[in-house]
Amino acid sequence: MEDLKINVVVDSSLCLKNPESSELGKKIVGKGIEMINEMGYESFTFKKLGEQIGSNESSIYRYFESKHTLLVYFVNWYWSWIEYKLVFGTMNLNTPEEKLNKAIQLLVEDVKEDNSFSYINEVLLNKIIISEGSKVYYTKEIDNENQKGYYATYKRLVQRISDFVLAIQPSYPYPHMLISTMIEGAHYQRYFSKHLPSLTDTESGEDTIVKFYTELIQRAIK
Amino acid sequence: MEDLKINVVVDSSLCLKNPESSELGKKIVGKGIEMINEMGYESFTFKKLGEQIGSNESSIYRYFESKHTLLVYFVNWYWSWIEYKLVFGTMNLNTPEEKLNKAIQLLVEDVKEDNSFSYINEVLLNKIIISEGSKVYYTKEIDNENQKGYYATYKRLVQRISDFVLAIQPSYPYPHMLISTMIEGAHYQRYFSKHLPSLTDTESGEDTIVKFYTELIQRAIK
DNA sequence: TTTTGTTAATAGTAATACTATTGTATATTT
DNA sequence: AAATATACAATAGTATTACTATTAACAAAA
Repeated sequence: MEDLKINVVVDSSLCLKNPESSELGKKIVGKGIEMINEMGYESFTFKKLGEQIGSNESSIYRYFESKHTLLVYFVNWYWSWIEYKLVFGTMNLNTPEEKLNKAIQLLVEDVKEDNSFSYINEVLLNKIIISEGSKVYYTKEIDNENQKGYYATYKRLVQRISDFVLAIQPSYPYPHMLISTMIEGAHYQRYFSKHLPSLTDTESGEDTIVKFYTELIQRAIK
Repeated sequence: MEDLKINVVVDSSLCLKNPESSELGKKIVGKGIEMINEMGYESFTFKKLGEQIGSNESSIYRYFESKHTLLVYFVNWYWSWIEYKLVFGTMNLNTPEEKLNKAIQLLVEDVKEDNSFSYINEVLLNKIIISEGSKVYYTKEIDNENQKGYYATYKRLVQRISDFVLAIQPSYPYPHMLISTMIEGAHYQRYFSKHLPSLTDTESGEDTIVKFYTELIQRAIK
């Protein structure tokens, strides 16, 4: 807990000006999530966003230096939020087995409720992470951006859950690969189940993806 | 075997004109692979490619209707090539266990040799699939493109390997999820090991990724 | 009142993905 | 062999994109 900031705080180096500090900033973030979700990252432009929030394209550049860093901001906000839920959701659990199961649940299941934050729709944000999230690190600038700390939140989250794995089975040699396989896998399995269902074995009515990864991980570390 | 075309053949609907039918076409494909590998998909343009092959930008549009479909063509070529190697590599193996292990090896290991095809560098193509491959289906046009058969080769390959899993363990309920988790996972684990190593447990000198997925799958279907 | 600093809007630019049209070489037909 | 048809590539565009340089508005401080 001591190294977790209270509430969702995104590193200030990810934006030129904190969008929480003004009404315009909150509109950029809130409407940006809506629009990327509707039209996809490629079709989304700052010009269209400007029109929607009754502001000018260039005003948005005062907050985010590019369309790409806006997406990076969203991804970091999301992982901070998940980390927050993970820490508070596992602190009162006693065994590492319970903590790991809680973590799997939290990271693999679909986000269905939008609460907590006024101007951010967590349900839509989750959809963006699933459909557009990987575009954040599949870039030629990956090494530069990694050095700037763009992926720090994600790496910290993977470490936290890997620690649960190691608490259960200290001799398991691939905890990070197992957890990053689960997190990334959960996202595209959910995407496949909607668009390329023959790559999955999902059935309606129950969350097969959660069952699949829970079983996979349990067997892997046995 | 009977439903596999001899050699690597890509569905003709993926290009306006078969690039194998002319010298210019082969240059587009060959140099295109080199350039996307060097500069990344986003920075790559048909104009730059035209300059490199001593031709004009618009001539390339005679072969491929967009930058995106060129990438789709590459991905399908790659999966056709892998399918070819899979079928010939497993046909003389006797047990489904051997066939599955061969498939894991083939799909997870890094491609290191460039042979077989004169104008296509398979080593570079494998790197493109790892770093840019997912951009092919993370598009808003996914459902249209799926209907057009853009992902048919990939789906067929996943089915083939799922059949090995089912031959070993007919009651295993998630064969497609297991195999697509492996194929996609292998790609970004390799990407992570190079750019975000703290998300992996790779060591130099041995192929940890192959070991990880071999063990993971064996334990999953036991 | 004047200065200073912080904010957003105007009006751009260079580059991108893509296309309409024209030119040219080759093949086919008469 | 001449006329016609076809296949192909090159020229010269256009609309849109991501991004920026500059100006304007406005409040707080001196």
